[in-house]
Amino acid sequence: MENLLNKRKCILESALELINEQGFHGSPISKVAKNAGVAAGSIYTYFESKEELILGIYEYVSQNIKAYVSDRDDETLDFKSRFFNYWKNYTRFYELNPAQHGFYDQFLNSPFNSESSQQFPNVWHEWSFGFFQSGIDQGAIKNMNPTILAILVNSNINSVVKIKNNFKAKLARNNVDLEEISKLIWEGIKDDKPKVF
Amino acid sequence: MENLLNKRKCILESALELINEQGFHGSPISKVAKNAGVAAGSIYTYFESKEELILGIYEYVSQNIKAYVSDRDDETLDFKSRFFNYWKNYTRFYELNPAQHGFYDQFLNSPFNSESSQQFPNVWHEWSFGFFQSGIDQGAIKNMNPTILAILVNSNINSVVKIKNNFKAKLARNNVDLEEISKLIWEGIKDDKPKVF
Amino acid sequence: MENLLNKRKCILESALELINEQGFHGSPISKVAKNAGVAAGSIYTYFESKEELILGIYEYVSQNIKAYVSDRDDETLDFKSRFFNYWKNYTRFYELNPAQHGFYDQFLNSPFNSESSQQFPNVWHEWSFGFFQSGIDQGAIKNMNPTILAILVNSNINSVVKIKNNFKAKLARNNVDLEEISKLIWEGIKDDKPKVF
Amino acid sequence: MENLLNKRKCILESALELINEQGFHGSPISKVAKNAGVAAGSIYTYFESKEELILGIYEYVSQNIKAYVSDRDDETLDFKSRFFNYWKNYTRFYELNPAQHGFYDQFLNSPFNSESSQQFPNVWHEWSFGFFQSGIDQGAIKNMNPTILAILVNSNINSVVKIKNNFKAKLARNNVDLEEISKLIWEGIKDDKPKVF
DNA sequence: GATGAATGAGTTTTCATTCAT
DNA sequence: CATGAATGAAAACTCATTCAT
Repeated sequence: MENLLNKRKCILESALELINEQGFHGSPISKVAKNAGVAAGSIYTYFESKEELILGIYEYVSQNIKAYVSDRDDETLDFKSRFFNYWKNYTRFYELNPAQHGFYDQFLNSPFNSESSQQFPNVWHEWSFGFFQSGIDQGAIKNMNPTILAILVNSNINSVVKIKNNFKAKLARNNVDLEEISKLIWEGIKDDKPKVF
Repeated sequence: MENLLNKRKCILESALELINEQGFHGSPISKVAKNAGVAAGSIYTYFESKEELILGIYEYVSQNIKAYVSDRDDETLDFKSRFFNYWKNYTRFYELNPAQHGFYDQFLNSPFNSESSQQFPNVWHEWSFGFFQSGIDQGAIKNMNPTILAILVNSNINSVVKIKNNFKAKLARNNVDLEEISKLIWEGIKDDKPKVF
Repeated sequence: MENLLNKRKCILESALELINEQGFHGSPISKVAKNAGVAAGSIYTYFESKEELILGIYEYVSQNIKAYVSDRDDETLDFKSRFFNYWKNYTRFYELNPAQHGFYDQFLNSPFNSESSQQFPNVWHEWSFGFFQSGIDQGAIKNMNPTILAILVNSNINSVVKIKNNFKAKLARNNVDLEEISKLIWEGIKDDKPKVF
Repeated sequence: MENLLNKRKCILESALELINEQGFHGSPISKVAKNAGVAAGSIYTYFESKEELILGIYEYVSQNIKAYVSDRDDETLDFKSRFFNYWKNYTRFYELNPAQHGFYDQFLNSPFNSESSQQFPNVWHEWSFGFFQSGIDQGAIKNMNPTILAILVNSNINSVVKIKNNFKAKLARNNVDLEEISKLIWEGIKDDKPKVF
């Protein structure tokens, strides 16, 4: 039982790594198998097809992001603090797991996404939407569509991490500026309206 | 001469359309050729390989964006106005040319990008960097790395257009909120420091 | 002992059913196993290989046909009556056991037949040959090769049942005609020559 | 133009030969290609899939049988003579083209048949049905369903040729008996009823 | 004996690229 | 230059068979 779960995870990780480095094109089942240390046919014990494998990785990454960020969310704090924690932790997850970041980015803009995958609920998306909904409910942020809010915030986090990676050594000064992005976004979404009693 | 250019462009447009709809996977040379109304072999008169074709499309799209946005830039205006024009026109280009938007998005996150393509200068990137550099030079925006500025602004524009497309009919109110994003970003990057003489 | 025989028979029946419906191609060991409610590996306890399994089904079906027809043969009757009983009972067996009919038909024209299987004695063929031999010995039918006689009679029975199945509802009149076939064949093979004492 | 037709035919003949000898299982595309002297991929220029190839062979064989038998049919003769010509020529075709005979037999009892192929009109079946219909129309044979008649006659011809092939050397006497089969069938199907004026 | 995950050779099919016409 | 048939390497996937548990 343990072994089976491990082997499935082993294949997921192996494919994740390969796709991050080589793209979907450059990651045939044969390479994924070799990388995972199993026979090519064995992949089909755990995944019905290559597409199912890729959707499986998407689900796996989504769960990991959700676990990382939600575990570190403290609902007892005020929403502003929770927002900056969200930003910091999501950023950190990507920095600690560059392969998952790379995969996620490719996936979201690939034809694998938007076909079938969007029909299934995504734990991370749902958690993220709920997070922003609670901000709205508490009157901490403007009454916007939480889905839109989540997409905008998440795509900015994504961009920031990409920039950090590409410019890592070049400009120490940048990080300072990049940290500012979160504050900027916060200023944009926070609810300024005076509460009426 | 005219015909050759036309045929090359015809192949580019045909491939562009197909890749937007079907992705890189679903766009074999044979389909591109059929869609363009030429023989498969003829594509190799204009492009050395499929990879060259894809890089060619990237260059083509980059030129189109650059032409659209730079043609509508009025350097005599103050930078704030130019910034909002930039935002409006880049957004409009994507809305008018969804296939080019779709291709660009896929390309940027694919292994085609970041390998060889980033070595070559990209007219749009260069123009965009220069645009923000001039804002810095004029003291209108903060003294940040203009490359980073451009990436952040452009990825937000990209997100906003995607959201508009996906939520088109659903929420009339959203567009209002989405228009706010540009103001928000502007607030974040404009230079507030008092000028000292 | 009982269980072993039951399990072997269960696999045979399961494979029989599947091959009738899906053909040899569409009947991998894994499906046969699932259909029989055993593990794939267990099939190799009872059969050395897939080919042995198929030859085993052939033997099984042959025994069933032989048992059905021979049990209902009454050697005390005159040969003409026995012939029409043979025809009726073989026909009825196929009608009662369509999967066995379907398998048999496929098998006889497949490469599984004619390779190795024809070397082994087949109880049904032998009984059928003996049946016609006894007709010859009694002077009831012409002095032909009984093997040929058996093949001709059996292939006509096969055709008649197939036609019945395919045209079942369409033409009530046909059955009458089809019953005539047996009389026709009998007229052709009965020995008309006057017996000389 | 000529070459293309030739190559298609060459692939058909090559596959026909192989399937006759090795069955559908033992005839992978790679072998068919090697046998035909073309690359494996080239098969897919002429046939969409292996199934299409097999259906193509079926159509090819059907056309050949129809051409051979119909070319030798003389409609000016009385129907009895035409019937014996039909029998003789169909028999001869199978004897001259054993690979086509072998393929046809396998095909008819395979899952390839009865799925899709039966929906398409088959030139040979149609000609054969029409042949027996004309015998009925002329009052030469009983008023039966011509489809059933054709199936019965054709399956007897098939059996006879198979027997001839298998017992070729063994019994010279048999052929005499086998020739009798056609007479026997004729006796069974001819219309004995006195014509009433 | 029973199990079913693991294997890997073998199968069908695709597709970028070439080249004779 | 244009064509599109031909190529064959490589891809996804299947499945009979084995073997550790």
